Amino acid sequence: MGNSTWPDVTKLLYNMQQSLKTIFPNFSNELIATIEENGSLQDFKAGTILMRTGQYIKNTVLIIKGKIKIYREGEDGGEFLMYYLQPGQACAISMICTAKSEKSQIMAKVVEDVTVMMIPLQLMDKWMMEHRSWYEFVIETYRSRFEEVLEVVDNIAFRSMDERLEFYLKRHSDACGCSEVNLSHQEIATELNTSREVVSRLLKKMEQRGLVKLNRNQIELLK
Amino acid sequence: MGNSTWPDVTKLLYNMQQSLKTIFPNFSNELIATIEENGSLQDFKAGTILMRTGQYIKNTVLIIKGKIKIYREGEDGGEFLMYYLQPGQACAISMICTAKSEKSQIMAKVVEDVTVMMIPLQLMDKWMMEHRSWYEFVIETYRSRFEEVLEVVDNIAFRSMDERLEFYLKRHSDACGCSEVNLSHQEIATELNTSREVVSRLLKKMEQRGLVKLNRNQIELLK
DNA sequence: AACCTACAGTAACATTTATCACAGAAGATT
DNA sequence: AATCTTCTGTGATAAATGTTACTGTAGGTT
Repeated sequence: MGNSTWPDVTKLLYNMQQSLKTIFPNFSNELIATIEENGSLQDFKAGTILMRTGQYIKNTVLIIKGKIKIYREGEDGGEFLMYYLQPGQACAISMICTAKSEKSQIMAKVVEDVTVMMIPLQLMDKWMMEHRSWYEFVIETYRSRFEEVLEVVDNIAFRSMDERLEFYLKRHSDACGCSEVNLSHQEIATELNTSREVVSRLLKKMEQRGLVKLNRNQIELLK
Repeated sequence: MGNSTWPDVTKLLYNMQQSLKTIFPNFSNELIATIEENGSLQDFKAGTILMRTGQYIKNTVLIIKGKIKIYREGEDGGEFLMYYLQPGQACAISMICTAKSEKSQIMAKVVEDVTVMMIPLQLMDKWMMEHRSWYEFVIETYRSRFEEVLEVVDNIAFRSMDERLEFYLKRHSDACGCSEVNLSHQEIATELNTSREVVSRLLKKMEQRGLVKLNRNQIELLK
């Protein structure tokens, strides 16, 4: 990242604080400075598994840039998509498990190159008492992730596969901010825990209804 | 509840503190005294709906005695069972929503006469900073309820109805501490979001496999 | 061009779950 | 006892989903 003369480093640091403030607008300035000081910034390429089921968790993960998908793994190797994590969010599981250094119940995969801030577990807990804005962020993270999982329960408990597929596509396009889903039918099937043929059939029906246009490795959402 | 001469009231108070200490062994003595002072003890009969979907939440609920079932409601009126709350536990949703005074995402029904301690929302938040043992209890509540919901996702995402039914019966008998399930097939079907006929058929198969004995309004678990 | 591989489409069939229809059994009520 | 209601069992059928097998096509590789 460029040369390392003092002015540049200072500038980078300044920019970092500015960007943290932008991504986490509710964090106090002291908290941001503390995060700067104690957290470690790391990059991961798309495809990286950030956390595996059964692994012990040593850090709380704040998303600065990029996207992560959170999966629940089945015994047979299924990878059921639960939700996305985006900049400004944090992994609730990593917070919850961190507090007791428990095993992860989920799998986290990078789907768009990410920059994350890793916070060591002792600090995560310590800051709860010291920084009101951290406390509120953690509680809000619990709340919103819990709600998201409840929505997942809704989908699989009350809805049929065609509705779940529509929801899946909509959420994908919301997450990437575009109307093209660049995934193969097989990938979608895996994340919905169904088979490729079922996804192909349902997509074809959606195309006939005028909801999508199907291309190779791409689904365009029309409505 | 008996007469109201001073000695009796003192004794009751003493007993209450003792029993709180037994049910919530990790609470500090100061915390228990604070709860005594600020919380309000209430009884509800089996069948009472303690909390409805969409309702605003004004209290955090600690279970002292009895049992509560937590449901996710479908748009069509389905009542999908998520988990049980038992003495020593608290409603995670009431904590999470309380913090922001949000709407409830779930429905809570008393299934065995309960005594609960209602904690006003401002205190729930305030105590987080003042009582370490309260803080730890709240975090542990989030963690264990989150895990429980993840297990629900597992069940509906990866398992078929016969496995889910077995799981349902096992959990029921764990909760009531006996091997008889005193529910009609219709009630079970509703909580699994399936139909009565399916439950009847699957139970019959389980009986043929020697897993249960079927009586009217009762299922005995044999293994 | 010839070949290879991953992806997509689809028919046929199996399995699971849902729905409809009806009958009988257990309890409750009169 | 006669009646009524609720619960349970079960066959027939429908609908949704899963599986197998095969085909074609797009794009990359040789």
